Parts: sequence; structure tokens; C-alpha cells
Amino acid sequence: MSEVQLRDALDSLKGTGVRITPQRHAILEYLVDAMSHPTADEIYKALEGKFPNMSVATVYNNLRVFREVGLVKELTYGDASSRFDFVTTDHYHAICEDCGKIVDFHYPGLDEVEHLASHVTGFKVNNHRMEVYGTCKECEAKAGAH
Amino acid sequence: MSEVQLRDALDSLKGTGVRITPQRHAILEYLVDAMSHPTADEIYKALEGKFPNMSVATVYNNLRVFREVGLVKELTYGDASSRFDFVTTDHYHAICEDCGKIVDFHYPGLDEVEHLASHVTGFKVNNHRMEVYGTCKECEAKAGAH
DNA sequence: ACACTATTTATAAACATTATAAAGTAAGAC
DNA sequence: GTCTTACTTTATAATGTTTATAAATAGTGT
Repeated sequence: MSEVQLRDALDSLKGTGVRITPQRHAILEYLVDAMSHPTADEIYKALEGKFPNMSVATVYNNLRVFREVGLVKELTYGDASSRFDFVTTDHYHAICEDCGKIVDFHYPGLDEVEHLASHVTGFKVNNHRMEVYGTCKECEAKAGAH
Repeated sequence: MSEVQLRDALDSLKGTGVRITPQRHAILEYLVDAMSHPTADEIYKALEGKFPNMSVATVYNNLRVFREVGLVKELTYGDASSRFDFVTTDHYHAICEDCGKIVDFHYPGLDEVEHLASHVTGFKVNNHRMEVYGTCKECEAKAGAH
């Protein structure tokens, strides 16, 4: 099932003119299969077997490339190192208070809210709800035209 | 108006047995007055005038103390250094799906969601709504007692 | 297969943050 | 007010993550 995600990711990379190297393939594969949110170092160590000569810089470089293309999100918790998450299709909504238009947007970091809420309140947290309210670009332009 | 917040914070510190040093006073004062979310280094540089001999470690040490007491929240965006935010009374809700109980909790980081949503969607964002759903400790215990 | 350019590697550097030990100081007891 | 004690500050070094650099390597289209 994750094979499809991996293939889509590779196609997506090709489409933006990014070369597909064995290292990139392996890092992506690891991210797709990982159930956790690995750090750069964890990825590096996990791939040491396959690529004994791979440099840490390669991991960082490629994580940045993936992030810029939108395949991967960087999560910064309180601790020392960033964590990296393969982007799934979860999304939130931005709602225009003028015309009611709804626009999707992504924000992977909200998992952390669940963790903190659970920690602070003692709840077993199942899910959350989040919406952003404001004025869309068109309505904003209309309002400013007076 | 922020004088009250500062005094409350100092009282809160005294209450937990933390000594009030001139450096701590100054850091707290800066945080209360700051409209931004300063980094440790910004605080350090801002207080260089008043405390030419203050060590960077002092800033970090005290920010940790304030965080442990709950006066200050540490915000980690994508960039290198953490930002620190004096805790106000904003809060969110955790809602029990069993008994309907509502528990308050804090999470200052959601401002960042507004920024990102605005950036991605082009909205002028005014506010947001967020709730966490799950099972409270009591209902969880009841369910587990079978 | 070739050529061109992106990428990897190895290394060093930059940066934020923490640990350490000695000197200094707040806060309560007398 | 002074003393005493334990907590703080300071200065410095160390740690750990991330980025910069330059030479070597390897994808990709022709």
C-alpha cells in the first residue's frame, strides 16, 4: 500500500526536475514506511547498512529538497533535533467569513497539540478539530476597493 | 497594565520558592513588555545595557525556570532558535466524548497555524478555533473497570 | 557512450544550547 | 543589621545539530 505513495513521490520528484539517486530513493522509502517521525540522524543510522559511505549532509540536503517540493514536513518539538514526516492527505480548512468559501490547507504539527493536551488534561485524546477564520483574497480586494 | 502581569509573575515565582534576582526581574519584565516572541539571544542582547556582565547561560537557565513554573512557553518554529512567550490567559478546550466535561488547556503555538494558513491560502486570518476530543481520566477508568 | 550538471562525500565550520566549577548574592534566622 | 546557607550567576568549555565548502562522483538527456 505504501508502494503507491513511494511511486507517487518519485514521480512528483521527477516532475520537478530533481534527480533520483539511490540515496534519495532509500530516504523516501524509509520515510514512507516509517510509522514514527524520524530525526535526520535516525534516518542516517537506519540507512548505514545499505549506504556505508553516505554522509550526514546527504540526509539533510535531501530532507530539505523533499521539504521544498512539499513531500515532507519538518516538525520541531521542544527537543534538540527536528523530525520529518511524509506528507499525507490530512488537511484543515480556512473559512472566509464574508463569502463562506472554504480553502484547504495542511498543517502536520497539530499532532503535537493532541499530545500536549493529553499530557496536561489526562485525557485519552482521539482527535481534534481546527479551523481558521478570516477573509479570502477576493473579498479582501472587494472591501479595499471602496 | 503590564505591571500587574509582572507583579503577578513575581508573586508566582516567590510562591514556588524561586529567588528573585535582578536578572530574573529584568528578563521577566522584558518578556511581559515584548510584543514579539524573542529568542534567548535577543533577550540577552536587549539586557546587555543593564547587565554588562550577564552570561548567556543565565538567560537560558532562567527561561527554563520560568517555563517549569509555567510563566513562559517555549515556541519552536522551523528556524534555529527557540522563541519565548509570556503566558497569557488564552486557552483551548479538551472535551470528553463520554460525559461532556470540558477541561481548559494552553497551547500558545497555534498562532503559527494562523500564519501558515494565511501564507498558504492568501486569507487575511482573524482567528481560529480548536478543540481536542477524547475521554477524560474518570470515564477512561470507568470503561476500564469492566 | 558523452557531456553537462546536479549530487554525494568528507571535512570543517557555525550555531544554539547545556554542563561545570568557582565566585557571588538573595532571603530568612538571629 | 549581620550571618549563614543554599541558590544563582558568571565565565568557560563542551555538546550536539545543522550548514558550508570543495573535490569526487554519478544521473539524465542527447
